[in-house]
Amino acid sequence: MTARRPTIDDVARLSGVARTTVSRVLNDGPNVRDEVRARVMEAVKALDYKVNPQARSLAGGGSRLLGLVFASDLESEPNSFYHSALELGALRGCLELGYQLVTRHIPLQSADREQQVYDLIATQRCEGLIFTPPYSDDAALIAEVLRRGCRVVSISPGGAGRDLADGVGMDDEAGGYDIARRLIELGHRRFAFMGGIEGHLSADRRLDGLIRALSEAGLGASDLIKVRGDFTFRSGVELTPRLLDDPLHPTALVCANDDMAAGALSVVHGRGVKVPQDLSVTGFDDTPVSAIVWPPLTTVHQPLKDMGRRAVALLASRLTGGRAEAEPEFNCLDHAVVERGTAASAP
Amino acid sequence: MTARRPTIDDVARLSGVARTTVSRVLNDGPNVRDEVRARVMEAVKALDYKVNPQARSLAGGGSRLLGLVFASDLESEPNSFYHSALELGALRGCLELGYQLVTRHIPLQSADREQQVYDLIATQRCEGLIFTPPYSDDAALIAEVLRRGCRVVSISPGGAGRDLADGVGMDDEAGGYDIARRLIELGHRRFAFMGGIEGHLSADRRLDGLIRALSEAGLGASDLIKVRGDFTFRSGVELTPRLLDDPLHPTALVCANDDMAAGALSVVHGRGVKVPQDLSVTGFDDTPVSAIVWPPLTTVHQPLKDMGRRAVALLASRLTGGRAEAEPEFNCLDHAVVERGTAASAP
DNA sequence: ACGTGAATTGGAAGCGCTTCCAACAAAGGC
DNA sequence: GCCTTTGTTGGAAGCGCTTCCAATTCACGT
Repeated sequence: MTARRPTIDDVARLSGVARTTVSRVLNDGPNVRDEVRARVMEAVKALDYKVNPQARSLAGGGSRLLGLVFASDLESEPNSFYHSALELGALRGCLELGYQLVTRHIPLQSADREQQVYDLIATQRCEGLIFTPPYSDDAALIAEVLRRGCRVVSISPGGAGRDLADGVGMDDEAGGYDIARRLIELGHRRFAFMGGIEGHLSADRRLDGLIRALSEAGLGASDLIKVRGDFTFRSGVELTPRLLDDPLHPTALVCANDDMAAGALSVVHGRGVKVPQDLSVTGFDDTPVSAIVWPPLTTVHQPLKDMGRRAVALLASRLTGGRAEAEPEFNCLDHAVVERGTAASAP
Repeated sequence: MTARRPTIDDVARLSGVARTTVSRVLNDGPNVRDEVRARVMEAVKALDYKVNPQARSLAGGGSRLLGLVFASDLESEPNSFYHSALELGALRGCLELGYQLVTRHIPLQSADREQQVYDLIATQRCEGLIFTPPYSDDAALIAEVLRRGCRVVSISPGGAGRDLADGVGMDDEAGGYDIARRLIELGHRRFAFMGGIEGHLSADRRLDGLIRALSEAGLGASDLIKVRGDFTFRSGVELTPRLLDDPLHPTALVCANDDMAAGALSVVHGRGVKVPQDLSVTGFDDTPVSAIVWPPLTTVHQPLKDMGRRAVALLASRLTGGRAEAEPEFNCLDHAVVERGTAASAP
């Protein structure tokens, strides 16, 4: 039983067409009769045929190289799970689809950051780039990259970038709404929100969702206090006292990511406030952080690995699939509230 | 400037040999005169030639599929950084070297866990397997996999597995020694150690290192208390009170991984003990956890991503390189004590 | 000097796929 | 009814590499 994997020729033989035609079907090429297309697909299914990405990329020409661009400074956070998860997903996608990946961390404060991006295209010959926030919100940058003939996918784009290129993300507004809704069900009426840096559009949308849920429950601006952090644990630590001491006395603290929620938790413990009895705290993203704080964090799951993989798939479909010139599309992935131990009935 | 990447034929032409010979040199094949080998290498360098992994794998035959085997139950810890980091490294390696990777989580308690491993070979046709602990300590399993013609690399192997197959890891004993040494320098004389599960060899070696450092400093068994956890945050939380209440009154708590240290930290805070003024706490691994606890954790960096990549490289060298039948070798990667905020002078 | 086997080198096929180009059929336009 | 256009299909080359096999060289033993 030398179960050799079926090749494109096996499919061609079984469906009675030429190899060329099978290739066309597989790549959503034009000029194939529906009847033939169906017959080929049937053979593909019958044989459980999978294209060999190595062979495809060898034959296909081009560099088959994609770039993943982060804004962070690798030195300062070499181990961020956000980055790892996205890269992990992107790598899996590349392996499946026969692409190579280069990951580049280009700090926002680099004077020549745009140039570094263009070098990825000119020198490294990337055929597609994946931008993470806040690069994914930089319409001018995206437009210029596209102008140079390089494809783009934006991760969690917030603004204008969304109309220029394909995007992948979750519905941040709905995520904010869902977690708020849950807290309202638990009887909470006084809220605090710890947001992200100015201009981080996707984090701002989580706040929009929170506000919508509040207003549906008959609550308004006077029932919510807001602060801005920078997504780090540290900023969570620094901002929490201000929230706790506010005359509003919130019973629920909604954070725009898990790291800040973890920071808040550590301050709260220090003050003897009981979580979740006295105060509910929620995170966002569902990174491993949520499992290693005490109590484990109730949060919103963001499918980072899937996002990375989808981003590669979108790039691939632009590059070889039938979507070469299609309208930009946004892939919205499912999120889910993950109930752990930091959200309970209002005191 | 159509800077096409150089191919093997360019190298062959420049060095005045046949393509076949270049291929031999590149793959550490036998039967090439040293003089020719040098000439080819020179051309490689001059052209900055890199083999095209896609082409190589197409031509090379075989499935070019590697498997990464974890013992964990994916359901229970879908987001562990330990797993992500190892997979990330392995994935990078595969992309560079033209291999495919399947990642499989096979819980230790599965009745048919061995069978699941063998299926990876028989059904999926993996040519090489990477075992993580504690599979990497299972000599019988490794021997059987090898017998079936599949290559093996062990991650952090502790015992007999080390002699059967190639291994990748760090010097755990030295890691334990280094962190203990640092604490001793800081004046600590009474220690607590929070270890891992019974039989996890690599974690036990960290304790060995600690003990060696103590004895060099003239300290002995009466200056150290030990407990065993299971590497989870939770177990850190549960075990810490016992350590704090011990009559020895340790001033330094050395943990066998970061998660348990994080658990310890949260208990310590709750009791009003100041870290690091009253108590020093150290972790192990340098996962992102170490940056999101307060104060940030002093720990030992374990190069997990590099380990994943090295594992793939070792497998590759067995599969196509000249090391087909070489003696098993252990790749020991560098570790480093990372000083953050949880270790200070003894009170 | 000649044969022999081992070491070294080159030629050529072919891995599984895409794509250029030619072939052919169907559909209109005059 | 013939020529062009458009749509659909197949033939064949070739991507960059490994590897089988044949050719050549080399070092000895006789």
